Amino acid sequence: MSAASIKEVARHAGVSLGTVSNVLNRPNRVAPATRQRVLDAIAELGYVRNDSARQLRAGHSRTIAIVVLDVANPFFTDVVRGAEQVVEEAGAMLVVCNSGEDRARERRHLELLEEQRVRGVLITPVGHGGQPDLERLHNRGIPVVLVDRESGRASCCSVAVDDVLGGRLAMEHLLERGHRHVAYLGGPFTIPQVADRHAGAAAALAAHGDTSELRVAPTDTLTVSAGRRAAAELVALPAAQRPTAVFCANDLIALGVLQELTTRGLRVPDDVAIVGYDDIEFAGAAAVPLSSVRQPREQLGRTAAQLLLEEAEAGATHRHRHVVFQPELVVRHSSDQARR
Amino acid sequence: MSAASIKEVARHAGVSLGTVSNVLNRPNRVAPATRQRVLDAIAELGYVRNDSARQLRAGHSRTIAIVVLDVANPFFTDVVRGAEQVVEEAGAMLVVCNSGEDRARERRHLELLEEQRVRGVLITPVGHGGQPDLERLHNRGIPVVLVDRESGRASCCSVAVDDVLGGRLAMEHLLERGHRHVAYLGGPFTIPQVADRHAGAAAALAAHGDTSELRVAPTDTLTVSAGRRAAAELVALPAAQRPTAVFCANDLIALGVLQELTTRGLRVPDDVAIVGYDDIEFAGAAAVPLSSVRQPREQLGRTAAQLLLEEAEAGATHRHRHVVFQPELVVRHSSDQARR
DNA sequence: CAAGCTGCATGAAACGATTCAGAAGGGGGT
DNA sequence: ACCCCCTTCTGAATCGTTTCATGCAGCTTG
Repeated sequence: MSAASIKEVARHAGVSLGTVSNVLNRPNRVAPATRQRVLDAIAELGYVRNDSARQLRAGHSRTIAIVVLDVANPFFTDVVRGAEQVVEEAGAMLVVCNSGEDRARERRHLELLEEQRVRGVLITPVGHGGQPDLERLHNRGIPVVLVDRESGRASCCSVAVDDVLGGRLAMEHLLERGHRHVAYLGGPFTIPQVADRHAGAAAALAAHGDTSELRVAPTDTLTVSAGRRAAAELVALPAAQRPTAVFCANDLIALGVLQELTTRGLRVPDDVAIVGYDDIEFAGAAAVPLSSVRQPREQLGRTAAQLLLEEAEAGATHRHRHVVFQPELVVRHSSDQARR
Repeated sequence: MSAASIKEVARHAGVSLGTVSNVLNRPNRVAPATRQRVLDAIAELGYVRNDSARQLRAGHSRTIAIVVLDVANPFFTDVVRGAEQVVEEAGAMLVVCNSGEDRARERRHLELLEEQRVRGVLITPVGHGGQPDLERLHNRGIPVVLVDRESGRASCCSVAVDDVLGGRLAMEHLLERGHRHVAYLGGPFTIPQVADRHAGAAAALAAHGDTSELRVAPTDTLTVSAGRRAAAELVALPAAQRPTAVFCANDLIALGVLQELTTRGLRVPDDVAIVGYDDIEFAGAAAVPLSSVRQPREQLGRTAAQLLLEEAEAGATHRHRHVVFQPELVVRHSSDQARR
């Protein structure tokens, strides 16, 4: 029952405080016989280090936090798994926080993390990431790595995927298949990915030297149900105005669209082609296997964690880095048919 | 840069340590004018509470941990979201740890959490949950709530879903549709859910008073790819021996099975019917919308968190409770056809 | 044999917040 | 004028660890 402290261990083993601490932290400084005596006492009392005290002394914890936009989104769960690998290898602990794309919750989390003096923060910020919150952390000496955001010249490392390129790849593919009337589904546009993927698609269309239009159907979140709602609106359009293909800002939206279109009697890809984004595990398992833009999700997490640990080690000598990965288009049945 | 302490705030505001602490913790004990002066000093210095110190004094943290078998499994992400709601309402913080169904990792996490003196632990333990690790936590005075496990008479609360019933519902449904040759896919059987769902299915079959056999095809994990592999083996069987329906221990397996069967040219539900378990969001969006046994996932998380907070408040006066939810069968196209 | 090492062990001094007994000052009641 | 109470503020003690200057043997070495 309850908390045996280092002091009681010391008394039990007949040594001083410092010696117990040494057994714990630099065992080779302690004579084998003494060490054993202390270890026995520890076992007997069921002593467990008090991390608060240790942290208090050290000035910071051995915890690293990752703040994601949505814990239930497979994209982020994979990023988390990647980060986890690296963090645990380093003997630290990863805590996962969920901002739910809500700025207030994000701020609340960051405040708590700051109070806990976490060793560093991996974050996909709500919005652009130019937040003063992040600046504050940095000023406090807490390294921050932006995940899936480019930090520009900002005061932290970043790991991102070239979303403009991803949008371009998707659009070029659709153009090649003969689609001229394409809709872009996703939102909110305050999320840089949503905006970048759109920009890439728009650029591809422009480069194609065509007067065709990229219809934009903004959604309020990146979820399956948002996709269903957006698709319902498309179906309601007169057939002549209805796009022949949709490019979705992520796979959840795309799955929602697929579901709704099918329910409403439209065939994919015959009536409407679909390209998603993220290539989550379920994309290939969907009603119609989904074309999608694949991102190296776990690697994103791993790299982010590595950069963070590096910065935490290096301290002032650290130079910020910006890693950008290339996405890759995976064509499946949902868009694999020439138009007309 | 760096850490203004409460002492510096005090000096800056021309008051004593204790007063600053009072402003932080019992503002109404402090005269308005003084309070304002302190708040100004706090703002000016950018002071942020040091939680380690606070914890050290308090003896425990305000953090609650949830240890799940797989962060990427939609079942758990929903449980996490439920727990999150409750925990955040209580002003605490939820940290998510991933055991990955690995006992060693689970133990490592629990050790770290114990060192951190977390306020409580929600856990879906690897295996049955009779672990000495959990016993230890409990002895230390750290409340533990089992999630999706029944604790028997054990020394903690638990929140579970009646998996035997779930298995029974699924099997009765298949029998009703005329299936006599059914396979159960899932594993490892060391996971109680896997065993319970099987037990329920087997019981239903026995009750049906039939000599038919419940073929068991064990898998090593509960993932999409394990489902694909298991399905590949079924397909390899001579047609006469091949089951006409499969009941899967979870939806990920079911999706894998669906994918593989379709790829190999078998039609669902015509050639083989499928029933999954969990009713994850993607179940309805699958190639053939998946019948599945639905569990109240978020509510599981919410209830677990509530029980935990209750126990943390109540202390010794607390009486352990065991909540069991009822699952519900959702019939979709993948099994909605009478046999023959 | 003195001087200098080396290897071990010691215990006081932080770290930063909370708490609590008590001091100081200001009314109000008698 | 006196006493008591109440509000407001004070500062020392405490939580459990790590670290560091110091002490103390027992050796080697010249």
